[in-house]
Amino acid sequence: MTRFRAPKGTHDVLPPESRRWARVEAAFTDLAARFGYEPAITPIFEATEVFVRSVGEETEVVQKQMYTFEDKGGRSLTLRPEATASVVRAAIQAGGVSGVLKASYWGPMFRYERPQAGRSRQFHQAGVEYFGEAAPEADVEVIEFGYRFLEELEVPDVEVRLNSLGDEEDRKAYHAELVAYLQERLDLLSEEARGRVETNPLRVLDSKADVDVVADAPIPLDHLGEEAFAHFERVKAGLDRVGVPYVIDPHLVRGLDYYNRTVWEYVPTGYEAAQASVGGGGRYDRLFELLGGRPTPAVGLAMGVDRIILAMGERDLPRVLDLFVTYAGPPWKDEAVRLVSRLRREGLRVDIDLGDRSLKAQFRAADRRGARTAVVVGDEWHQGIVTAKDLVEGSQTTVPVEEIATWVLEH
RNA sequence: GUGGCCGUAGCUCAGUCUGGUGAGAGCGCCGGGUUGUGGUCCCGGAGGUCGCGGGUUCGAAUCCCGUCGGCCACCCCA
Repeated sequence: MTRFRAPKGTHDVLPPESRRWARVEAAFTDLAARFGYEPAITPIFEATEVFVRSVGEETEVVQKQMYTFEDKGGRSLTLRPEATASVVRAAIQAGGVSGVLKASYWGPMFRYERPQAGRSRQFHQAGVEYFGEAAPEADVEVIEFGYRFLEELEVPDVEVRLNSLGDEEDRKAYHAELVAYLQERLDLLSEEARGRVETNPLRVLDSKADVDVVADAPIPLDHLGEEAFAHFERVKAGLDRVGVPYVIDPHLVRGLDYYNRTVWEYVPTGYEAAQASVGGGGRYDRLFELLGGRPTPAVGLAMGVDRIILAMGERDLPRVLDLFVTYAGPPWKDEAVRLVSRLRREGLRVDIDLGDRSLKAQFRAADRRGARTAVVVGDEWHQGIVTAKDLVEGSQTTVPVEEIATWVLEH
């Protein structure tokens, strides 16, 4: 085997496979701009405390999945397991949010765990954060954003699962009731769930091993305060209004402690895998305070890029070149290179095989490199024309040299 | 962190149980058929420390021990 490999739980993405990633990133960047989100660029590591305080001391992420290290100044730093904490920290550091701030991000996240399908130690998330808006329509907008993103990428059979956790005051009463329910049935619970009854009882709700016990457990939805209830009603109505279908999942709680009220996930139902969820989000009105900022309402989501690409399946790779220029033998190479340079300056995506290979080999390369069309620079050049071929249709014609760009754009 | 499966050509794998005839197939790659044409077809070619270390044996891809790595599931999450 090769001497050096990518570290456990990390993956390389090389051309042409990376075309899938480029497509997802382009779709995200475009959609975020259309929704009014602008990029936020934050460090890939933070003071460990930022994540402990925001994500939650008792969460799996903080308990066992953090890439924590000490730098040469003795500071405890952690590679970000998610980006929301960083963006909130950055907003607070910049003086807090006055009015509204809508930010998007794209980049690698890190969690130390045993890798498997759809789970890596380094994975990529694309997300948006909507700061400073308490209106339920903001939740609706963010949920719709994720839904349209998956729609645009044609991820099949996506289900939006929706729930509300209520506000902090609602949760106190609810917690007591839930803990009481669980403690009566301690012997029926799995070992993991048993441990969580004291530390993080909400997490028991989505435990796969305890579906039977949990089926009749009290749920947050039945304990919403007046305001949280009204908020949730308006979120649902808003989703109906913009045409985003959803199902209520009363056991959906999500793994990060900072959420309140609305939480949701995107799950491709046709895709058989344990790590099915391709994205999720929620409202986190308390997070700014948790990190020492002024109270600021906020809602956001994170989409898992790696999982989206998995769920998209083995569809044909997109074509990425407008034109491939071939030349009929070395005497025509200089003319062909000059043509390529000109067309690139005119804005076309153009490439060429520089190895003096046979035309057959050049056309093979054109196809493999993802070109839509090809032209041959050869004897016809003397008449001011080139042979032009549509590689998708297979049709061929001749085109005056000065009209190549026009012809390419028509195909 | 717990459990299961697996490391042989760039990729997917056969061969391992029952050790021994010159390490194979498909796909991919390169070339030719078509000295100016891809994606289909036909022909040819290149490419391998059988993960690594040790042991058993006249002889190890094959048996034993160790080690590293990959995949999958649990937990949890993107």
